Amino acid sequence: MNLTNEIIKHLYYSDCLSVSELSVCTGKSIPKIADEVATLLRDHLLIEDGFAASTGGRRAMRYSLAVDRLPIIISIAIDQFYTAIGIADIRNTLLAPIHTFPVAIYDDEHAFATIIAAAREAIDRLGNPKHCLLGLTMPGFVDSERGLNHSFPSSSPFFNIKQRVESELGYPTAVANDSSAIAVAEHKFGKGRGSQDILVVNFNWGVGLGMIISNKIYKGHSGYAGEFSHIPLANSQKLCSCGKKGCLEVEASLVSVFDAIKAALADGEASHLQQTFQENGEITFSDLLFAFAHGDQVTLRAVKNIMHMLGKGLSTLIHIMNPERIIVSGKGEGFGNDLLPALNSSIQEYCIPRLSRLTEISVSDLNNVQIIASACIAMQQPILIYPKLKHNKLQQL
Amino acid sequence: MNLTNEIIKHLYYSDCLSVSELSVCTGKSIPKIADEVATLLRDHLLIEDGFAASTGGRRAMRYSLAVDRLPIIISIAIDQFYTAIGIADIRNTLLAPIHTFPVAIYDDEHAFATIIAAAREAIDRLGNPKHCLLGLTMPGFVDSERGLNHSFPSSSPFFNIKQRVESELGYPTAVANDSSAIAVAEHKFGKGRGSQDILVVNFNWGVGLGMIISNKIYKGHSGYAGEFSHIPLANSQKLCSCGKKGCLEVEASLVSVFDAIKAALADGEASHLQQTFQENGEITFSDLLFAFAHGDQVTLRAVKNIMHMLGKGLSTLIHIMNPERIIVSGKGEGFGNDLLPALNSSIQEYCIPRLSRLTEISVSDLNNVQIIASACIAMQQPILIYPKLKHNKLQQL
DNA sequence: CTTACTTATTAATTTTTTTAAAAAGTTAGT
DNA sequence: ACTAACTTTTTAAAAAAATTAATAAGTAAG
Repeated sequence: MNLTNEIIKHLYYSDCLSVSELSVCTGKSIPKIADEVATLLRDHLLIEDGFAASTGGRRAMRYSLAVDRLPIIISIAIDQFYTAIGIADIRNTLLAPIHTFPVAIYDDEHAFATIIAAAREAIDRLGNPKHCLLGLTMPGFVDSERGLNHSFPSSSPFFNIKQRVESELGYPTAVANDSSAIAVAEHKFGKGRGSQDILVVNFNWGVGLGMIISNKIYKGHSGYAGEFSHIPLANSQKLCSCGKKGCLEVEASLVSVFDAIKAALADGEASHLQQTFQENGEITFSDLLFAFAHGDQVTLRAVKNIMHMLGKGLSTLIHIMNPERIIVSGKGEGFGNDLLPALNSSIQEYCIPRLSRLTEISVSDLNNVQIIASACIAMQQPILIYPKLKHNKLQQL
Repeated sequence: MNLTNEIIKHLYYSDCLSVSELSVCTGKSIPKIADEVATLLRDHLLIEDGFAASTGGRRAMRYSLAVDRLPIIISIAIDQFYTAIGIADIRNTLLAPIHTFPVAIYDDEHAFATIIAAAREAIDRLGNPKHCLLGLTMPGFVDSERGLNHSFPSSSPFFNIKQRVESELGYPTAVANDSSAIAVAEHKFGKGRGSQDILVVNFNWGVGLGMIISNKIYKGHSGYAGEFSHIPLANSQKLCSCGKKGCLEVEASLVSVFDAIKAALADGEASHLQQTFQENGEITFSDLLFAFAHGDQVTLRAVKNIMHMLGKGLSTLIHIMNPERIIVSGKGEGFGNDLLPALNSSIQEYCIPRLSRLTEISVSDLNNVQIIASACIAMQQPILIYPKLKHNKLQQL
């Protein structure tokens, strides 16, 4: 990665920075950064953004990215049941509302076509911008280096996903696993900002785990680290898709919340959702959030039980990793801080107090995390492909 | 850390290296290394150690450390019940047999005095060498930076351990937690050589865990990472010292092996150890190893049960960390590869096969690991305090 | 409004790396 | 056995980057 791109990347994550701040976060010397910034300024890729707040000495000039000279970021966020598409400029301003639509991704070719069609439509509506970067995140064992998703057979369009998307849409594309990407998003834009070691739980239809260790994503030796959802924990008899019993996933995911509620409704328990279910034949995620926010007993109980199991899982993580912070993110973030009491009491039960005291548990405050996550992934690519000409080389021309 | 010390350190771990190998492992350029090596050679701190094996081109000169010009390493390895003292030169040749003696380290002042006396005697016998480095490893929450062991009250000599040892013995001292240090030893000298991400289980009176992530020890945000022994796992009713039930430590340590055997003997079960116990009133660790090696049924069963529990713990680690390798080390290493069948079958039971296939489980082949570990810790200090004079500066004199 | 103190920016020097060239060895074919 | 092609280490020269020092720009207290 060249310095130019590195500077742009840091400014993307931090909005605006001074030369000396850039020097610290790139690890390069001040003269080097000053030189590079001057070049970028001359090329109108950076703009001066006023002086920094006073710190007792000469005030530093702050620089930020020139929106109209830098690429547009296209984010595609895929989960088991829904896909969302977002388009934003380099300063994270959405250029159109996020478009979310249902797609079940085991439905291969059709699912892929639907997603591509939706993306193309969104891009068309913006007048087919030329200079774009695309980031795509989805569940499964994703090899970001090669752009493959090994959870799909090689016949599936989702297998060689990077190449397929690039050939369909024509923009440089980076792909990553949803939970890993969400960890990056929380680390750069969410509650994990400034922490070196954080764990991010992707509380979604399943439960994923993304780990940031020493400021970088930890993937383990073969890329499977964070297979948190299948650690042996519960004494339950429910069978997991992996073939074992007692996996965290069957006890602590959004799917299990829905299962618990549906079972209660079938038992005829009183609930706001009883009517919703009869009227619409189904319960959506927003129905669930509404019921939770309005104190529906069945919903509260289901969520509380799930948080108890999740807390047991987090206790194990705390013992092993001693993280600075654990962030509950993903779709389940929508429940907000009301998740914390049940979670903390469970951690209190399963964790040595000396350790649990040292890890802060929080719920994400990022809406549409996976869209932000996809944008972060898009930005992992080279932003400017043609390296800027240096001062003296230019003068020769 | 200056380059001179860095080169010496790499040679300590690798015995002998060529300039280009040193360039790779220090991350410095070849001219820089060549220059530095020339200086060290001139000062007789390095010696030419013949040509490297042919690789198809010009053969490289290999360099190794000059034993008599470099410090002697004093290792002090403390565990709950025993302490061992080893003294070796910079090429890891023992200068005297390792002296092991029983000390219970909760017995503060007396225990400390015993250890210091033994160390002083060993040093005396070698004629009080002037240039020494001392490394000390022990259980507890050790802050290596400050040289403190927070598991002891501030009144204990083991609390401000670095300072106390330095003032008693007069040699620069580094201290570390036993399990962390053993992980380093396995990474540098044991089966973890060449791997980037390894987990090392310190199978001792308790069970500890040391983690090497991206070639460096991972301690977590506040230094407590690897508190593996208290993760909630077993359904047993035995109470752990931490106040909880079902901790790994009460089910998977050497202490628990002894407990199981003693219970069986009390029940009158037939065993080689029955006689040993009646004759000596106790069973030593070597009795245990002997019985195990000779197929004593009671011993085999006890060890097998413990390995089953340890395997369950390792399964959790594999899911979360996806390590390249897990090494069972510590005193329990003495059982050798016979530990593996029970361990692997347990991992098979609790782990997703896709994951367990990717992690190799092995038993350490390092005898007296903790002595080697202490030496590694000793070497984390600056080896040469007075920086070598550079070529040109010297010529000015 | 001056003095003491911070901090950013610029300039000069030193260090380090990169690149290129030379030297030393190995292998295989005639 | 000897030469040609190829590898790899070592040395030398050029380029890049980091340190260090100097300067400019700002703040705060008396």
